[in-house]
Amino acid sequence: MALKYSRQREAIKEFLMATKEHPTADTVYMTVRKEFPNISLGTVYRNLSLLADIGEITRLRLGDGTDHFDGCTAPHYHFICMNCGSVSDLETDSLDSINEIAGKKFDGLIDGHVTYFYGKCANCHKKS
Amino acid sequence: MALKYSRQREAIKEFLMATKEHPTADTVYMTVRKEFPNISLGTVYRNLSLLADIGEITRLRLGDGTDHFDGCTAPHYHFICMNCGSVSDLETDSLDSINEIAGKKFDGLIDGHVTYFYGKCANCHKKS
DNA sequence: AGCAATAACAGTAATCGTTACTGATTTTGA
DNA sequence: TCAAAATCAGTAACGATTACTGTTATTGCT
Repeated sequence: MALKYSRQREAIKEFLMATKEHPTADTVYMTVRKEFPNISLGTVYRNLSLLADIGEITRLRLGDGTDHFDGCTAPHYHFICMNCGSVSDLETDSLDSINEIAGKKFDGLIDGHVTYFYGKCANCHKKS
Repeated sequence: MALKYSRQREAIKEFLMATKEHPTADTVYMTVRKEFPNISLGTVYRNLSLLADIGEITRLRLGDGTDHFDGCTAPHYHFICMNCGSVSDLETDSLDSINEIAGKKFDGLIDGHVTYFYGKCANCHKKS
């Protein structure tokens, strides 16, 4: 099922690579719609899933009920502001050592972990 | 809006305290239905949310699209088997130190983190 | 360039987990 | 025992996502 080029997919990827935000499918839809006024929401969802599956973008499940997407695939951690809901990248040393800590008293095999941090972002923290 | 007793809520809580699994709302529904054959799924959802809000149970968002619930409210980490999907508790030293590691180059305020580990559970590991 | 095969599309209907609404039932404190 | 109010069962509605259908775009080949 050889992958074929599509400008819609290209536009979606471009947008994700360019932004520092971590938009939801709907936000991607709203944005790409400026260039492709009659792109379908289904197309956005299909391509986001496809791009995530082949590893060109990252799907973030932050537990807020809707998936977010990240154009950056290099491993890094995320921060969610409990005040304004913004998602930002964290520059952090690798935390892979926690896999071993967690595995000490565990009989199975730990391959990895999912972690995100929460609190108040710089902007919201300033205001209080 | 003083909280009133209800046997349905009691049954839901009992079940969650008794099990080591981390059931979804639907599983809770299926189980409690044995005792209350015409309990409503809405009642299950409402009480799970209520119990989680007052801190008598914990809501787990594991990124699999459906919430899981844990009758144990003591802080601990969870492990998800990528093979069979089971969720288990991990006995682990506190990992709160990662909050500081993550906060080093961050301007906001980090209150906490959400972490779960994944890999192969003991059962599935044995079989391979 | 022209063409057939097929991936990708737009549009829409369907699905799934969850929440909100409604009129009937329980619980509770007086 | 009784009335106020929380909770219920049942069902409709919701938002995010996926699946389906007939049309369009891309591709490799001649």
